[in-house]
Amino acid sequence: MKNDKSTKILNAAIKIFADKGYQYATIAEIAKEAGISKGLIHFYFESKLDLILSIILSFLEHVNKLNDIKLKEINNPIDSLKTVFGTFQDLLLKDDENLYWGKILNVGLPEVGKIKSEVLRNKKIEIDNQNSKLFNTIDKFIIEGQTAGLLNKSLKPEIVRQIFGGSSQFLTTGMYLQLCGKGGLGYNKDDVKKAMNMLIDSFVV
Amino acid sequence: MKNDKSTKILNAAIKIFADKGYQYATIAEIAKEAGISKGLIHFYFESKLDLILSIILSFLEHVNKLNDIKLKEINNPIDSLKTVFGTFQDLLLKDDENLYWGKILNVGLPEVGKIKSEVLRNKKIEIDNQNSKLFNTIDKFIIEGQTAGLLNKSLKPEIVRQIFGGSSQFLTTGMYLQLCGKGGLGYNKDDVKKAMNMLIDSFVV
Amino acid sequence: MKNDKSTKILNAAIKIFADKGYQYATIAEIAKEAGISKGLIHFYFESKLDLILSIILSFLEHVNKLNDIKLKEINNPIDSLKTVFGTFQDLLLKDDENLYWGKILNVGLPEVGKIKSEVLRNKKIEIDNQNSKLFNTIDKFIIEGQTAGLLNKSLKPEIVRQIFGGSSQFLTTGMYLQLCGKGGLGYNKDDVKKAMNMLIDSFVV
Amino acid sequence: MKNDKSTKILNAAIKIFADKGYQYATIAEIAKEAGISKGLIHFYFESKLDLILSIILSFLEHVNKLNDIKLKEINNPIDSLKTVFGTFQDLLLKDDENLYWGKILNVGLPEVGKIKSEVLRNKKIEIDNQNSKLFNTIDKFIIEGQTAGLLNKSLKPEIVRQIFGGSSQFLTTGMYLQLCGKGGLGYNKDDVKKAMNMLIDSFVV
DNA sequence: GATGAATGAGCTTTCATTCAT
DNA sequence: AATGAATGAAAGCTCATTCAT
Repeated sequence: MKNDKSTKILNAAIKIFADKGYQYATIAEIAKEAGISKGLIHFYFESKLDLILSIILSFLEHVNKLNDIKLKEINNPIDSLKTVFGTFQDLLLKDDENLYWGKILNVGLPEVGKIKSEVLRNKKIEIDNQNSKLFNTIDKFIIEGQTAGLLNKSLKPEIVRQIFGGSSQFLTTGMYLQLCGKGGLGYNKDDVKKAMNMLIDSFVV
Repeated sequence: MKNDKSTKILNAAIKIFADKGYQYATIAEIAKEAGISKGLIHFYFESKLDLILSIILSFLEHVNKLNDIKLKEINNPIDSLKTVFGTFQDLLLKDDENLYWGKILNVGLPEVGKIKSEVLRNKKIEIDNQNSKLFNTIDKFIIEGQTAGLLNKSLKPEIVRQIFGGSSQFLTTGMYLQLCGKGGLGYNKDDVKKAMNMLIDSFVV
Repeated sequence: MKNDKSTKILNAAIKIFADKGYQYATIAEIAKEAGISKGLIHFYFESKLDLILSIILSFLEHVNKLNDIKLKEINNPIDSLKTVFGTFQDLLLKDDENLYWGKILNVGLPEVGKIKSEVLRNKKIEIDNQNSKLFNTIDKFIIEGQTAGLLNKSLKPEIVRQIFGGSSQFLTTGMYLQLCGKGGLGYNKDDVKKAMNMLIDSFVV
Repeated sequence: MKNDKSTKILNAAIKIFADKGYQYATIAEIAKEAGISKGLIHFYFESKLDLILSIILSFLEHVNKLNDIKLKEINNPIDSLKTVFGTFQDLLLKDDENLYWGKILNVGLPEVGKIKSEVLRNKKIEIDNQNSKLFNTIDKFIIEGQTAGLLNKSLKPEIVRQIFGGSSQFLTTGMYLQLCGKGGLGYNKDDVKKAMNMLIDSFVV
């Protein structure tokens, strides 16, 4: 298991980043939340950017690892797609209350593109790899489904992927809810899962 | 027509904000892009925040105004929904190249929630109103459609709205593309429109 | 008579400087108070500093001119001193309400020492001359009084002058009142005059 | 004893504020004078305003504390008044050379009234309290003296207080000297003390 | 004379990061 | 490992002043 302090820092950072956004979150605040000193954060993490990237990366690695396991037992593209999005949603909605994970992705992913430091280049590559792995998995099943005549072919695969991805994200951390300042989602985890499955089914020929 | 310099500033700001994000965009850079001095930006706009809020607000006002006009001639909820999302996508994809508008929304909307200054309170309220108007319009047609037996009732209206909204946004400014650092969408405006219409149709009973 | 606009500007400046202090008063605010444009202020006055210096200077010139006239008819140092301080107090308390003049002196005199611009060097010299004239007049009468055996000699003349000057200023624009945020003086013009005369008399042998 | 750096900053600030005035003093200059970085000033003090308020406050607290001690041993209003003004003058003339303390009060007190920040509200209240304590002490002894028939009753107590206060301030940091750009006072600490005592005695019946 | 858009120097303040202890 | 004082770059914002109209 990872170092205890390191975990404490990451958890504090998740909370603060999710609540305040990357920009408005400060190292001082994260340190306070974690109950340690500012200096110690830089002992465990290169920089503020490294901190959020580490969060993002570990999330993506987790998602992909889970998929690797679950997908082994499934051998048709439709169920595979449902599994992938199901896994994703389970994680994002893990803490129904705060929706930290969805917020962290919203807040952190834009930062990935801003990386300039040479030191973080590797972390960026890792994140890109995990991202690609996730999206390639989705793309692969969509193409397989269409090729096998199981999924509607009238839409390009990348279009279908955007519809599935967009729906999935909005259902879990939806823009609408943030814009209107509403706290909760107005529906529960089961509603989301049912909705995604229905959406995917509606593309089944 | 609006003041010339004011427009110049707004256009420069749209470009810089979209490219760099709110945080990393600087007043100095926007001024340089606009070909004017830093000070002049504060002559036309209260603050950096006011600048991006003004952009967001004018976009939303434009969207709602267009909808008001177009929806007058339509009297069934299905076509109305198609029209609303069609309008939105036309605007977001106006400059195929840069996708500035989609990026600006991604970058700017999170800032709306951060407003503290008393001076900008009014602008926040205006934005909230325009946002509500847009989303209420969508919600209304979904409910109308379900009530009239035209749209599948097995999903809660707010779930349907999230699916439509999420798909629409991902199709136009989709996360996937940003994550992978790809410049273009890989498909065109017509593909998007066709996809949204098909998606909506798939909910028609 | 001086130019009408110029007077308007000066009156506005007196009000704003007295209310806000030199530092926090802005040209924009003075222009607004005067009902003219910012630019016009710089047509009539070199700079913000020139503006307050002009106010101070014209006040001092006025004081000295009045003294020149009144003192001609008096030929003993005691009454002369009473006259000088009486004149001063009449002017400072002219607008009982706002005490602008006292405040302006408090606010403006420290700025005289800050003058660096070559252009304002002359104005500084003029102010210094008027200042010296006023204080030399006072010093002269004190020395005359002491030499003639009319005034207590046990205190150095410059000490006596500081007592008279300090009492006079505190009685009219007193620090105490400002510190405690009290609006008025708590006593009237006649009280002040009586007090100064008594104070001077208490030094009469 | 107070933190070393904090003291260094305060001393540097006293010098710079006294020399340049609040407005023209810059954080950069104070930092340079203190031999530390700009940032560190904001580590110890909220803001530039907090800096000067802290100076004022600690001065007033010191004055009041000294008075509390000294006044215990005195039981007539005349000597009490002499003691209070004596204490004040001792402090203001502590560094004969620079007269920093008198200048700081001139420069800083007007800023107290300008406080708007919520954070500094408490400091303002503390300063107001210390101010009130000092002035109430003076007022109390004047009234006691008049009531006991020891002090001339023909002048209102608030008038007497202004005469004593104004004389005291002018004797220590007098306007005249500043106006004429003269460095020194032209008289010494003993002259001042003797003068104040004589002034007070002249009000004794 | 009069305007007000435009300039740009200069300021305070923030905060990630460093490093002596 | 851990602290937190100390740094300094960087940024937003103000406002006196200028000048084309």
